[in-house]
Amino acid sequence: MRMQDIARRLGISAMTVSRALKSDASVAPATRAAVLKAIEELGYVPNQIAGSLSSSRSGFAAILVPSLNNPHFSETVLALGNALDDRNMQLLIGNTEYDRRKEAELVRAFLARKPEAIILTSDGHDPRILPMLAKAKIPVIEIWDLPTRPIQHVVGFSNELAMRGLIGALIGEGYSRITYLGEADDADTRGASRRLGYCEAMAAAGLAPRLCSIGRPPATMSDGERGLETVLAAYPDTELVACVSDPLAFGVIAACQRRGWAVPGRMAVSGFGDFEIARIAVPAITTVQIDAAGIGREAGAIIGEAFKARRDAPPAAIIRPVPALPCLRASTARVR
Amino acid sequence: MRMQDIARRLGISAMTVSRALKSDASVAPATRAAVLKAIEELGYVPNQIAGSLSSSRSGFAAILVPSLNNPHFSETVLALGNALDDRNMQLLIGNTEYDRRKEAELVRAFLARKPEAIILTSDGHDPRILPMLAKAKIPVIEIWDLPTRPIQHVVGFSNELAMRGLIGALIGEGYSRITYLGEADDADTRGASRRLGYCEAMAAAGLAPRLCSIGRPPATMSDGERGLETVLAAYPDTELVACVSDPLAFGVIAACQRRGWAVPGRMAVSGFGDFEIARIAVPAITTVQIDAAGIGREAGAIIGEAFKARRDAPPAAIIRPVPALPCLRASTARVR
DNA sequence: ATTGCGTATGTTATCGATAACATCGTAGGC
DNA sequence: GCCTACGATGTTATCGATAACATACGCAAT
Repeated sequence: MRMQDIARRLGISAMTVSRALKSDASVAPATRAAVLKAIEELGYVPNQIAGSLSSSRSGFAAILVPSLNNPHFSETVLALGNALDDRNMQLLIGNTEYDRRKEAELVRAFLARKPEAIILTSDGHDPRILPMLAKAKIPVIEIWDLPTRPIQHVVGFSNELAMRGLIGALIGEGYSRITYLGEADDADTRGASRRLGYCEAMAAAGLAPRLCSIGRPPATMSDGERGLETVLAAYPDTELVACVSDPLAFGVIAACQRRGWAVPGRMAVSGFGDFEIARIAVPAITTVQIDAAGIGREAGAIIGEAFKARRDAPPAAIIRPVPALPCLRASTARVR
Repeated sequence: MRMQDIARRLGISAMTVSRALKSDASVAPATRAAVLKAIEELGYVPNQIAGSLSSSRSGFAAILVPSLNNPHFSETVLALGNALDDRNMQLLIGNTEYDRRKEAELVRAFLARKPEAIILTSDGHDPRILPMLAKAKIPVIEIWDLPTRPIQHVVGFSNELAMRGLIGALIGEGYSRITYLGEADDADTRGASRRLGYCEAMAAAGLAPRLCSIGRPPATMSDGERGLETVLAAYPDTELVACVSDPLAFGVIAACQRRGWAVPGRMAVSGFGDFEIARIAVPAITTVQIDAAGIGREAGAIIGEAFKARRDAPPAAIIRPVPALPCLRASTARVR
């Protein structure tokens, strides 16, 4: 069924049907009502593929995330989706699985569908995607980081500084034998930035870094359970395990509790991200607070601004930093 | 840049370029190589919107989930996405937020993009979507449940029987003062089926149901923290809280631990779904094991079968039950 | 009465790839 | 040496909505 069929039925032209479906176009109220009624009765659903080809507006934005079943990004995706709902746009979600090659494939596949904006959550990019993105002439937003060489817009924070701040605060609490537990093969990922921040904070306090790694990104709760062994094998005198993320920290705490070790007391543990589990777990987990939903909302706002700018003036890159502050909780409380 | 531009540059026709991009079409190897080289050099990305309009194959499937930041569905979505990767299809994800109206809007919006299959994870449907789905003439797969009146294909299990089995097993362990903690406003949701299963198991043992609810779906860890109060206010002698999901159970356990109550011992708690947190938490949480990723993979397989069937024979509805078995863990262990 | 303008609608061309059909050349069978 | 068949490529029409332009009508201002 096409618009033509609706039109013929009402003795009008397809163009009038098309206009009746756009809320701003000028159509007589009676005509519009008749069109909407006929559409409802016939169960007609417009073919947006044809519409997109004609109008060269696809009506969706694309987002690439490194991992979906991870509270970090699902909250951001959710908030961005809601923000786009208001503009009547859909969100196409791609999962890069922390793999640059997969990221590049997805960028190509998504660009073929002519998204009106693209959001990248991936860490370091395959260089081949840059010319593709440039040619697409759409807003590009990198989130969840502050890249040294941004492609265009950015909504994020420095993972390095955030972790440095957290470790600095923990050193201030009196901890010194702090061991970092991150992911293996984390080159060019946010995990690597956090590790760097840890090293800087340790160096600033005159302490030698103590680094361990477990599993490939993303770090899971199960990795944390196994990770405690790794940490203790390498640094038996560890008094605090600083983890690259909250789920990992939760796993480490669980492993401690299975051994009958008090957290805090026998061992302290910190995470990163401040997701629900960090607040609910017993003990509550010391972490870095990130407004994951806020990042999604801001990205949505930037898409709006970029569309307006394109009409008014040459678009300028927007760099929007979001706060990332240490949040000390029970899991690292000092115990007399 | 269009195919025409690539073609002109090589002195061939656009059709040959199009064929060179499909792996099965007959093109001379030398020609194909030249085309691919030119495409690479020019950074050309085919316009799939035009391709879809012409070939009437959109190259994606749509999935509606009630909630994204919920391990239940993100694992399924992930697995389905991977299954579709193999068929070179993309996955369009929609979030209904447990809202029928939103589900209906999304179905309409998605159908406008002509998906080649649609997967529904939502519970009860808005009746208006049925004619729309029928007209679309694409495979429809309902997952995560066994509807009494399936639209077409199904990959799922009976939430009612699964919860009945779990509660039955717990009664077998010697529990009797079991209070159910679910969501408010759960009419026509999986939560309601689980609640029903609980009631049946209690009735079968000659026990009166003890029902509590907290928050709207989806139940969160935070709901669990608050939920313990609700349970104790209504049924102070509760010895086991049977929760509608694992995150809720985790929150209840955390609340118990904050009070200094031993779990198990002072209170036992069960969940549903068997997600990572249920295995890692201390104590590990008694739950119903569901292979969430397996559901996604099966759905992908059904899409494949449906496409083949459409060519060969009239398509038949496939009902594929998946196991949902009780898994007793430490959180409900009997303590002398 | 005439001009002019705005509102409601129709007509035509177009977006870019691909299905379907047409053509051309050549290798192989007899 | 002729015919067939198939492999490689070109040509044309088409998918369905919409942008851009064209038209018709009515009402207000002069």
